[in-house]
Amino acid sequence: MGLREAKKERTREALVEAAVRLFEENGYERTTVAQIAAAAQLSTRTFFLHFATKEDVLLANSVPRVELGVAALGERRSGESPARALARAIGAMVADASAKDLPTGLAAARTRLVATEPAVQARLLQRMATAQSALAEALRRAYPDELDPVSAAAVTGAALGAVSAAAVAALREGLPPERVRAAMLGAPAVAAFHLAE
Amino acid sequence: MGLREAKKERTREALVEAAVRLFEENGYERTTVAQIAAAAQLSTRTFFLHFATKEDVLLANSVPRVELGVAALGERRSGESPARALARAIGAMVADASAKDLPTGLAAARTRLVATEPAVQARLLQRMATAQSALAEALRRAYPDELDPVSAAAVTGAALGAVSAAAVAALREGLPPERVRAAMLGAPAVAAFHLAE
DNA sequence: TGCATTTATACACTCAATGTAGCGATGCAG
DNA sequence: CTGCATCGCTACATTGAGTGTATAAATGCA
Repeated sequence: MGLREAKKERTREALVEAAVRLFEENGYERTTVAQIAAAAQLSTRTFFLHFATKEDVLLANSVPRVELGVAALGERRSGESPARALARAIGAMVADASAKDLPTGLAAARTRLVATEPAVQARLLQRMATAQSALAEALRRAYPDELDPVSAAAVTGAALGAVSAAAVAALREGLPPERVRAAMLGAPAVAAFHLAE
Repeated sequence: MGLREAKKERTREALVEAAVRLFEENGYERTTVAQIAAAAQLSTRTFFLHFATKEDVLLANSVPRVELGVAALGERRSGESPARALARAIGAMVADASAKDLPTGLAAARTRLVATEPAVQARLLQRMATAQSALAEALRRAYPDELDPVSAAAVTGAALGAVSAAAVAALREGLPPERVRAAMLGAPAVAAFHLAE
């Protein structure tokens, strides 16, 4: 990585750090992009050079995470069912989130703000929708004979829908992080059991 | 309904009509709220008295539709499985959408704009998320012994996730409206089949 | 008829987001 | 090492969504 990229990465991190700190201190709505930029000693324009929207500063690592899931689906194992392949992909993404976002405190801030700030919630849901499309496409490519596009979308949508709904419910119940993760990973099976008549 | 409510309803409809027309003519982004209000001979401020956001003008009927689904879950029938109850609720909501939105052209405009305009998509997803929570809660109330909150959320999330993902995929495939509806109604069963290992 | 409530308006304002032009540092080819 | 192109950043101006406040007018009701 050249000097240029390294500097760019540092300013990006500075913006994330300043944003999370200010959101904690003053609340999301009461923090302006101008304040975030100023706290990172940068111009407002620079903020939007790194993030398309104010919400995106909280969802920085989502793109590579989806690619992780797509890659997992690409490595289909012999005799593996679509359900197991999806479970592997979901497991990889959840593990990545736990590993990378938890230490920085980004995960905590995001979890709290997604629950309270409609704008953040909307943006996350949008990201998840595009991720879901990418995963469905990858699943169909991995099982070209068993799945048509609509079926692949249905299965993927069901699995991810179960996972995210379970996460929200578990968090609302006040369960500790490891119980939340367990609920997420077990959700597709629970859903399949109940959905099968 | 008093004269007051009737008038309010008429201005609301005038705003929706003007918005849909202008979106068709000039595109979503290139249409401002001020233009919509002017076309309906109203002030900009009045627009936001009826709709919280610019996107909401396209999602006007979503709240009563969700209540329809919640009501359907409330009328649990003896011996009916959660899956069947959910299917009934989803069927009711889809039928309502077909009956009420198709004639006005609202459905067509919304479908097109959800596919192309990120802001509209984000807002719709957010609405669906809150709807999903309400439905999960209703399902849990209908099956207090069989389902805990997390399981109810997982099943509901899976069912609705399957339905909406199937809808998106079917539309992307260019299927005609009745095929899209069929794909939506069949999606939970397809997903359950593939998810069950 | 008089009073309270509700709907819509006018005006002023904040802030997210974009367009454009320019400056300085970095990377790279000769 | 030098000249040139590219890149990250800034300054400035602008658009447009969304909000707060005060107010007029219409409606419902006593």
